[in-house]
Amino acid sequence: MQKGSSFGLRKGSWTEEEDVLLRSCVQRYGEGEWHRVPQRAGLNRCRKSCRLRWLNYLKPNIKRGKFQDDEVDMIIRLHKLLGNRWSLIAGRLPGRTANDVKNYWNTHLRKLMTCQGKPENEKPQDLVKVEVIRPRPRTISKNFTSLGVEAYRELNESREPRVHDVPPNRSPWIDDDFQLRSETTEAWLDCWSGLSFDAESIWDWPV
DNA sequence: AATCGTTCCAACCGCCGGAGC
DNA sequence: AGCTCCGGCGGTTGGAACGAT
Repeated sequence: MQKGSSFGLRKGSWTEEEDVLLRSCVQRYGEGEWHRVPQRAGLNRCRKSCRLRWLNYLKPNIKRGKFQDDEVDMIIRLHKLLGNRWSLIAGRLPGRTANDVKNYWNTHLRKLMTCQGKPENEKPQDLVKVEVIRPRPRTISKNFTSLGVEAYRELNESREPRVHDVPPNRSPWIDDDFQLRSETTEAWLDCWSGLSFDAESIWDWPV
């Protein structure tokens, strides 16, 4: 996939030598400060290219190969819940990157999901605009790294999350599935207890 | 063996939000 | 308030690999 370069920056597939340079740079300086990485590593690549290569390919513990059945099941469930929030979905699949999940969905699952039980003349599901509830991160200090549901509850002692906090008609999942489960706080928490929270996934429900 | 169509996936692009000034 | 920089994200592209004819 060799492409042309703009402003002298290399594009296209990474070579073994570039991978070595990038890997040793990250090992030495750590992740982050991507704008400095090309200079530090001696790479003629843009910061974004370096970051992407590291996150999607070079980072340790990245799992390659076919998705297992339980992983596929998790993707389907989380996509129903979160929509195309690939980074959040990938966060629940150890070793998988957002790019992996997105590619897998686009090549394997999208057709599957859009064809299931749909009449010929009906608009494919993925073309229907669905409003997905998106996380609205709180302002969290940099020292704040992770939270469990209990911690989240503690932070909000004066205001436990309630099913009623979910605005009506926000998403088909909320309407068709979630609100049918139960009207209790316990059910709300049960639903989320399977998903351990991190700072990124804490949000305020719009009221 | 050659050609064509399809699938896979690495990488690019444009956009957005937060932080800092 | 407005601007710039940066990190991060989702959508899309296009070349390689593979299978069918």
